[in-house]
Amino acid sequence: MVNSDKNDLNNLNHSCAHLLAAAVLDLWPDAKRTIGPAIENGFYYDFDFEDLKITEEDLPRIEKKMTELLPTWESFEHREVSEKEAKEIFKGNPYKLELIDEISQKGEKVTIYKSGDFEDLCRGGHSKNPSQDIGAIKLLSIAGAYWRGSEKNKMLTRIYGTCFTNKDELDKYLEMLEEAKKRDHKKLGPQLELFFFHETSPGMAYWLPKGVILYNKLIEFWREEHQKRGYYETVSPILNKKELYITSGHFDHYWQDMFVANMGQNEEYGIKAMNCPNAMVIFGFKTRSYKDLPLRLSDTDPLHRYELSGVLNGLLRAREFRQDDAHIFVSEDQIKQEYQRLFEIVEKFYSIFGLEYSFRLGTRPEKFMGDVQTWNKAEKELQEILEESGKKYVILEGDGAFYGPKIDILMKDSLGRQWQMGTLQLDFQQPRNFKLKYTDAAGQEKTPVAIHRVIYGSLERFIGILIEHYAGAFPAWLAPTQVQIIPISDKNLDHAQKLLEQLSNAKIRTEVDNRSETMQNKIRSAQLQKIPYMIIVGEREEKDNLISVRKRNGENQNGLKAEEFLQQLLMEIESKR
RNA sequence: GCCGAAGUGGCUCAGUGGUAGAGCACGUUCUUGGUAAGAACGGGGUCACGGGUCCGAUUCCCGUCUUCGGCUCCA
Repeated sequence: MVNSDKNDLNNLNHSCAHLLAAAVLDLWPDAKRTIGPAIENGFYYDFDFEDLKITEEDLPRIEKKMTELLPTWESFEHREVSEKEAKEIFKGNPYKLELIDEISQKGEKVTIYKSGDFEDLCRGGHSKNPSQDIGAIKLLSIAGAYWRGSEKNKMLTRIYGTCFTNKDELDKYLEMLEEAKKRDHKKLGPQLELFFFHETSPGMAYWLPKGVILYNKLIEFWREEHQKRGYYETVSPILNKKELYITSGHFDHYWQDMFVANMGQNEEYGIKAMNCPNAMVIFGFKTRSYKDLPLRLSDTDPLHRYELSGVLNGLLRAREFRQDDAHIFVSEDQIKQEYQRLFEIVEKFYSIFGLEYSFRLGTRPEKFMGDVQTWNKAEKELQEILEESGKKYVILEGDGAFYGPKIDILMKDSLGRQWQMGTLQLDFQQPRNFKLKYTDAAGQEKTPVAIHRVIYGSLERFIGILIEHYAGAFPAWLAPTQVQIIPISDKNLDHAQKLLEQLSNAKIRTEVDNRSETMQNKIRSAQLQKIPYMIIVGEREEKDNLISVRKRNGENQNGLKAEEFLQQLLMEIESKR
């Protein structure tokens, strides 16, 4: 990555995927190869090994075989073949035959690329001379992957790897991976005593006192910003009768993913997995006027979703979470303006944390409610808004919610995996399902449009991302402990206690390390907890009634008045930097 | 859910077919020290859980649970 052009690296990895296939077929001649593209930072190849079990223990063998074959791979030669020829070459391999059929149907040319003694169906994009260009190969892992990405198909065996022009770059990459793992929120969370998971409630976090501070600070900020913008907070039931979800449409589309409490015949409750049905009920509580619109109802009620066990991933994919949710009821002509307001909030929130994000427009899925015309109109409007915003976005066909199209905010975790954070969804269906009405200026009954929106996404996922973003070293306004007071000896404990009171009275989250340990030990421990400020109190400080401050980056500020430091810190907290 | 891997004191990890060990953390005592680990002693583990094989299982086999890396699916 460091010294290579991205395109070159891509070609290198793609060549390596071919090499992997060659090695695997050499070792297991009966294996059926399927596809093997380059991906970001590496490559993979999917095989059908039939009933044969391939495990990670086999990877070194395969790697060795690849290295053996590599010297004979001095070029990539390509040729066009007819459909018939291609089918002859790949006879007995239903996967390749399927691909060949598809290529021919599209009227494209079937091309074969050959290096060494190995040829493969391929579009091209290889390094010129693999034997010279590939300097280091590493097979990383083995995984199952469905043929063509559909769970209806057979699961194939996927082998992941990466390659570089030399061993140094490979080592650098592997080191970077190790470093990234240290930022992993699943590791830092328990280490910093923010949260943990227990096997009796998989996918549901226990929040520890320090984590709760973080959690509450984020909600507090969210609450302030939304109160300013005309949002009204609500709280609604966690348990709702099945009938509510039948009305909303979730029973047909989501019930199988919900936790259910069955209290006997006719009393089946769903534990809520989303807030929208309750928001609809709240809108319907009384007669609404066009003057009430946009009506912005927010909430952070806990949600539960019975996610597949294999998809759980710490806070990033949990079964219990809270969204910084809001449902905005608007008239059709208010949609655009309201979205503009939402974009402004998104920008405000994400810039505070210095987070990089991108947008994705999700359009009508296979399972959807309502009529196609309404969908098309809504999709067009969202796209217009995106265009006008000037932000980068991608369109993912069929990714909308069943009730309407949506704009998602995407971010990456420490290992570069993309996650959906905030989402701004348009909904023409649920207000209709709940028969919601407002009276317009002419006295006519109209159905409002609902906008479902979250900015953080879920507090859980957002905190997971934040932990990795800051590597646990939170800015002062979020840090669970903002100041650690370190008395040099027990003689300084009283003075430390006075400082603690002074800071605590100013609402600074402060603690005194009163253990009978050396100052060095206390500093180390505060560093490991990533506390932003340490105050060292010794004889000198007591005598002059001054303090010595050590920042977690190692910088020192000595001979400060406590009051001076306090003002400085309060300003820093206020600025949220 | 599917494919692959892992589960040993709070944490990081050794180890063994004959009922377990280190460092850190924790407790007690000593030490009262100037910017990332002071010292001694001590407590703590049904080796994830349930079966099976064996005279004997933490170790071998099977199942379950949880977690991790992917796939599919979603904030």
